[in-house]
Amino acid sequence: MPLDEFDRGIISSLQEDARMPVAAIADRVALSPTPVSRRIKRLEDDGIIRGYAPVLDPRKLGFELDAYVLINLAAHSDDNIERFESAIQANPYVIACHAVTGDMDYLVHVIARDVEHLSEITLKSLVRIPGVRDVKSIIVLETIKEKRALPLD
Amino acid sequence: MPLDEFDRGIISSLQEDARMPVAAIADRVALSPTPVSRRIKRLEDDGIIRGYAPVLDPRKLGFELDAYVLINLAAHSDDNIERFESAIQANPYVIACHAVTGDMDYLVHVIARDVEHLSEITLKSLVRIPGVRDVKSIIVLETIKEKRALPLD
DNA sequence: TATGAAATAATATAGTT
DNA sequence: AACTATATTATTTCATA
Repeated sequence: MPLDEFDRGIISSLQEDARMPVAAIADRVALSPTPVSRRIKRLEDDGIIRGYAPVLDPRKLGFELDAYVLINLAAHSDDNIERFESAIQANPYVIACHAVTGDMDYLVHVIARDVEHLSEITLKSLVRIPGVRDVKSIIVLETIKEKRALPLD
Repeated sequence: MPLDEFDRGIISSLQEDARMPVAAIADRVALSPTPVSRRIKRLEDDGIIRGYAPVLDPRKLGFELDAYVLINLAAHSDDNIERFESAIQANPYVIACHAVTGDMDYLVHVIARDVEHLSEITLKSLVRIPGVRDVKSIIVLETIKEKRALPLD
């Protein structure tokens, strides 16, 4: 069940390019294509690899702004939590949301076309979710790093 | 240059599954495989699709913890900024980092194996970067949403 | 300039040892 | 796990709108 050197090499290759041909991965990890193909299938079946996604350029799709919105609920009733979380799920501009420690309850990652759009998402969608008390926006000025690859050590 | 309905359908299909066969995408968008294949290549060449990545399960790879670390620099000298940013680039447990508005200068997304590991990353790596003044950790208790798909409207 | 149909090439998977 | 054979998938060619 734990990953061996081959599995790590395979995952690492896929993190570089998830469309890398099995034969190329096989060369890198010094194995033939067959076991590489089978190992990839096993990693998928085990849920270690959940799927594959394109890495898109948000700017080229019209999303110039990026913000992290910290949100506090007025009361942590089941009702408030459920309403909040389903509003979050339904909002296409929320690309990630976590319940967090600290002063605030949630950290919400939002993408927006421009400042007005961000303002609209925050003021018209997020603050209007019933039960939301306080909202603080942290606007991204510059992205220093965004490799979402996981270390395999 | 702007995307048409076909391009959006193609990107949307790839966001569901970046390994979806061209023929299947062709069916969905009511086109033959040939133009779908060419459009994907064009989207890649234009940098709209930057690449492809596996979606991994961090827990199954031993990363149980997730934190956002807010960092302040003592002074915003070029030296401090450069040292900080290269330390961030070199740290494999930093999966994202943004320069942000507000009280703090940077928002750093960190993954860790456990609490000790997070503590080690924060106290031994991040706070020790020369020029770092203040560090506040926001620990992720629960991930409510993590679809990183972009809207295409 | 972009498409569709057919042919070819590339790639992945399954069977066998 | 490798080798070989087969199946799937992607791409190129070419004719056409």
